[in-house]
Amino acid sequence: MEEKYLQSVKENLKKKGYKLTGPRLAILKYLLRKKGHHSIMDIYEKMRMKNDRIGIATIYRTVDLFLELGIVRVLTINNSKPCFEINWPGDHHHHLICKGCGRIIEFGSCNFIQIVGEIERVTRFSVKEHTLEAYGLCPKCAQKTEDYSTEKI
Amino acid sequence: MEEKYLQSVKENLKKKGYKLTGPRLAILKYLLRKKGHHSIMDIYEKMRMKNDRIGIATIYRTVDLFLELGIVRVLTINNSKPCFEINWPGDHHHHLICKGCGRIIEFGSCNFIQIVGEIERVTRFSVKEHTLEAYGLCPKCAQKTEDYSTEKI
DNA sequence: TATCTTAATGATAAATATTATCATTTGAAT
DNA sequence: ATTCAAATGATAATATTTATCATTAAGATA
Ligand SMILES: [Zn+2]
Ligand SMILES: [Zn+2]
Ligand SMILES: [Zn+2]
Ligand SMILES: [Zn+2]
Repeated sequence: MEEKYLQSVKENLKKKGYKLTGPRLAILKYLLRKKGHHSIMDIYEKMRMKNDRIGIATIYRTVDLFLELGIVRVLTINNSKPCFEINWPGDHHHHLICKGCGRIIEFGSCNFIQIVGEIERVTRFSVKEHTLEAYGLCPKCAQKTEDYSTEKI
Repeated sequence: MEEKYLQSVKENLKKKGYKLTGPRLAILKYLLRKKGHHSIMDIYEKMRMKNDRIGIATIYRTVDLFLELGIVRVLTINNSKPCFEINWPGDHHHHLICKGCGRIIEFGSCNFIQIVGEIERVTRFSVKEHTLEAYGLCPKCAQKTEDYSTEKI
């Protein structure tokens, strides 16, 4: 699975005239291995700890390139630093973020496609992609909030 | 309408123990007047041009406060600087962004509510809010793309 | 395989963006 | 009017992002 995907990325790079360099491959493998959502600094520091000493500028450049090629996608939670994740082909998912503890979980159910037609008809745009993030409270944090609200003061 | 909203914001601030200061009121009125989506720098520079000379730190602090109080909400398009807009009560809308020219239009149709129940049941989260952004091509940019694709080379 | 060409990299300088500090101002309670 | 704490503005300190450029290395060529 990952091997096949790696191969497709290599072809993707080549087709567009980009080189398959050590740093690019290393960053790609890092993202494939770790799953999840990673900021620039995450990638830079974690890889450095594993003695993959790639310059910070190259991390920026590579992530930008991967974004452009659709290899990764970006997730910006509220007002904080953008995080990046592998854009697996066919894996359409969204994020549910706990406003209490910041935990992120993913969900696959998405009914946006049902209204795309109407939006295209009304706006005359052609719609290609979408992002959807939901915010709320995880069970633990919901419990805490409840505790406070019933607390005698 | 705006007068009433201003009043409710004032009460909101007071209730939480914040002061209704000149800069806060000026920034709020600016956002109410201009509509649309504004970066920190937009707000700072445009207000300054109108001789509302508020320090940049106060812009940051005030926008953060407004976010916390739900007076504004943030919109982060792709990988760029966050923009802020008034969070009118009852105005639930999303954004459609042209990947060609960057134009943003808003749409009100949203069917997310139909699947909230299922998400809550499956994830055990309680869901409060959500953001949804769609990306595509406006009619003009779609036309251009088509031109290129049929161009003889 | 050795050579060549040029894109890519890494170090770091430069530019931007954000946050912290603190003397002064100001909102609002008394 | 006086008081007091919160808020502001100027700006210093950090943090983040981009630009520069000498060096490296991927991939083409022979
Ligand atoms: Zn994800
Ligand atoms: Zn979706
Ligand atoms: Zn909007
Ligand atoms: Zn919605």
